[in-house]
Amino acid sequence: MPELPEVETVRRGLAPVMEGAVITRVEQRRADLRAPFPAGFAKRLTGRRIVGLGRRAKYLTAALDDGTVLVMHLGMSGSFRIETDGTGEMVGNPYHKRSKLRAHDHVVFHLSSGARVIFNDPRRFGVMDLVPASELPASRHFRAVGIEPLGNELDGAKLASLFAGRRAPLKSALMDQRLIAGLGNIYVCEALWRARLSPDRPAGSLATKRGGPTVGAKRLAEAIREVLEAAIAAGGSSLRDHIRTNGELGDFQHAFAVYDREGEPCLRNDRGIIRRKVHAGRSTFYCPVCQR
DNA sequence: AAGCGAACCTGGCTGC
DNA sequence: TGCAGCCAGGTTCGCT
Repeated sequence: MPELPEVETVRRGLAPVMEGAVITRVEQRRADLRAPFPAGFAKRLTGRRIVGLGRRAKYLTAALDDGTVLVMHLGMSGSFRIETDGTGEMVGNPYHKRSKLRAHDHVVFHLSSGARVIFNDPRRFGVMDLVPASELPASRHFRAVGIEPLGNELDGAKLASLFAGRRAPLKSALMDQRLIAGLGNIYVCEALWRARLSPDRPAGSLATKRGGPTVGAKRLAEAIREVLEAAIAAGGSSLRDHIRTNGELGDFQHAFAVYDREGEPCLRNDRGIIRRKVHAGRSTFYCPVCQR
């Protein structure tokens, strides 16, 4: 399910019930997701207070009061839901009423507020790991992760320097988490359309001979920022799996210009018909007329 | 080194 | 209705 906007939406949904709460009990309902849970997972979390809930790339990070960080990833199909029995101090609205666990509910965090936070992941591509905070940057999850697209680093010049000399298609370079972290298939397609750039153009073509940014590089940096911010404001995109922690859907799928619109007209010109092609095994949607 | 395809899993949809 | 085949928002491994 999740690219940066969906993960950020989930973070914002979970933060009010998780930050400051103590984990009173953890139900780990199977031995592994894609990888085994870390040894003593439930035990090491029990009794810990969650100091803060953050996001890096497509990962959620819950900092605990003993200096450990709970690292979580939603994979393709992961989601969290918050349930409450209505007692205790609850922030926000229509949380799920407490009910029976469902298929693919793999982890249940019971919190001191009375809420429980449930991780569900049918395909089990998600990640749950425990890492000492001091080792987080060098951990296998983050050591090779690139810049945050919503931070101050991303601009045309940075894009040009990241892409200089690369012959891979722009589509693939933008999908590469080692360069820019957090973009996935949907938002890469949408950002390229907004920047009027072809997904097939070599990534290195966004750098001038001297390595500076082309006009296209500047447009692309701006487009990435804009599309991510708009998607977060809409609560992310709900296609199959993404739901917010209160059970509501995101809205940004209604704002797609190209993603999953093969055969439909381009929103920017009459002659363009959205095409689909495959880059490195992933569908790319684009307008062959206005994206060059 | 960089780039690509396959693998990891389940579920939903399409077409026969 | 049933079933095979294809596709899905991510990451990682292994081969060129």
